[in-house]
Amino acid sequence: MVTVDSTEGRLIGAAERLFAEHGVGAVSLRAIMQAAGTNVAAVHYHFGSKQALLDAVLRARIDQVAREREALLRELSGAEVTVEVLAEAYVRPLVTVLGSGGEFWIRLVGRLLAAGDGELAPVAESFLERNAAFLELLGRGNPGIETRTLHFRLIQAMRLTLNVLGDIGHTRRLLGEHGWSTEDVVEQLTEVVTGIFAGPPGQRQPRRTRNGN
Amino acid sequence: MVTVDSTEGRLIGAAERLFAEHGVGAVSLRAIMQAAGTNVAAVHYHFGSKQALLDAVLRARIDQVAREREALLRELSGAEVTVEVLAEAYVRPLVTVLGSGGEFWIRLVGRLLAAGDGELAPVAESFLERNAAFLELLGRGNPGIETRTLHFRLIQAMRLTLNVLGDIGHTRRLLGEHGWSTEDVVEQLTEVVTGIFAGPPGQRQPRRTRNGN
DNA sequence: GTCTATATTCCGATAGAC
DNA sequence: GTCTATCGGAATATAGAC
Repeated sequence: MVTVDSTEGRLIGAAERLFAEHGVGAVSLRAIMQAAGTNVAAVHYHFGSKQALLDAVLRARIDQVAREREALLRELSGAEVTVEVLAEAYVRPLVTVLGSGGEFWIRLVGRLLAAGDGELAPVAESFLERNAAFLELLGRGNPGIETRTLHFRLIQAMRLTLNVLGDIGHTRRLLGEHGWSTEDVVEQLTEVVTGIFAGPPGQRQPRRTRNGN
Repeated sequence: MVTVDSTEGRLIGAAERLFAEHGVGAVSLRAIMQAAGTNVAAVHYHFGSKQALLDAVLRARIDQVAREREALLRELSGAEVTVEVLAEAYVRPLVTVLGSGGEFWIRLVGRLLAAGDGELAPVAESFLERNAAFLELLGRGNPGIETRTLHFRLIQAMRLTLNVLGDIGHTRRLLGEHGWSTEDVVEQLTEVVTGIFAGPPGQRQPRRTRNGN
C-alpha cells in the first residue's frame, strides 16, 4: 500500500486531479511534479513514464470499487431481484468512492471511457469482469431479453454513472444549479439507470424473480 | 461555407479527427498542420489560436444537427407522442451526422462533454436550446414527472447518444465484436434512450397523450 | 530515494518574403 | 493566402551527485 504522504502518494494524488481536470494529454509531468511538491526526476524514478503513472492512478482505487461490488453481489445472490435493486447496487459503489474523495478518479475514468482509446485497459478489464456477475443477475430478472442487449445496457449504465458522478458540479451547472444536492443527483441517476436496465415500456417482462435455490 | 479542399477546410478536417482521437490537449498544432499538408503559419492565419480552431471545428457541423432537430420537432408537434417516438427523434439527427462522416465530430463533442470544462460552450448552448423544445414534448407524455427530472434525463440521453455513436468501433469492441452492426447499435441505443425517458417501471404514467389542439 | 543539471526535442506564435 | 525561418519557452528524459 502506498501512503498518501509519501512522494509516490503525492504524485498519484496530484496526477489524479490534474488528469481528471485537464485530460491526460494536456497535463505535463512538470505540472504534476509542481503540484506534488517534488522535482522532475521523481516521477521517472517511481513510475518510469507518464503512461505508467496513469496506470498507477487508475489502479489506486480500483480495488475499492471491486470490493464494494463483490460485497453487494453477495448480498444480492439468493435474494429477490428487481431492476430497482440492481440499479441501486450498480450505482452505490461509485457513490462510496465519491464520498471518500474519489470524484477526480471517477471523472478521469469517465473521460477515458468517452475517449475510447486503450489507456483505460487496466480499469476496463476489472469493470467488465465484475459486469459478468451483474449480467447474470440482470438476465434472471429479464428472461425475455437477449444477453447482448443486457450487456449493452450495462455498459451504458456504467458510462452514465461515471460521467454523472464524476462531475456533479457540471451536472448541477447544466441543470441550472437550482436545488440539486449530491443526494438528488444520485437519486435521479439511479432512476435513470433503472430505466436503462428495464428498457422500453413495451418490451418489459415481469420484473421480479426468485433465483432457483 | 468552407470547402473541404481549401486549406481552411483541410485544417478543420484534420483537427476534427485528431482532437477526437487523442484529445484536444494532446494534439499539437504542428500535428494538425502536418495531417492537413500545410505549414505552421496557416492555422494562425486562418484561426488565430488553437482554441479558435477548436471552436471552428465544433461549429462546422452544429448547424446540420440543429436543422435536423428542428425538422423532426416540426413533424412531431401536433402528433401523438410516445417515449419511443421521442427517443427515435432524439437519436436520429446524430445518426445522420454519423452517416455523413461525422463520427469524429460526435466523439469529440462526447469527449468534451465528459471532460466538463468550458471548451464545449458553443455546442452546449445550441444543444440546450434545442433541448427546451424536447423537454416540452417529454413533459406532455409524462405529466406526473417533475420538469427537473425530465431535464436531467434529457441531458443523460444526450451524453449517452454522443458517447455511443461517437465510437461505434469501441462499443463493438467492449461487447466482443460479435454481430454488432451500426444499425444494431443504433437500435439498442434508441431502446436505452427510451428507457431513460420512461424512467423506472414503477414510476411510469400513462405513456401517450395527444396535444391540445 | 531524492535532488540539480543538462541534453534534446517539440511547442505556440510571429516576422517577413512571395 | 501560403510559404520559410526563427524566437522564446516548455516538454520528456537522462546523467550523476548526495
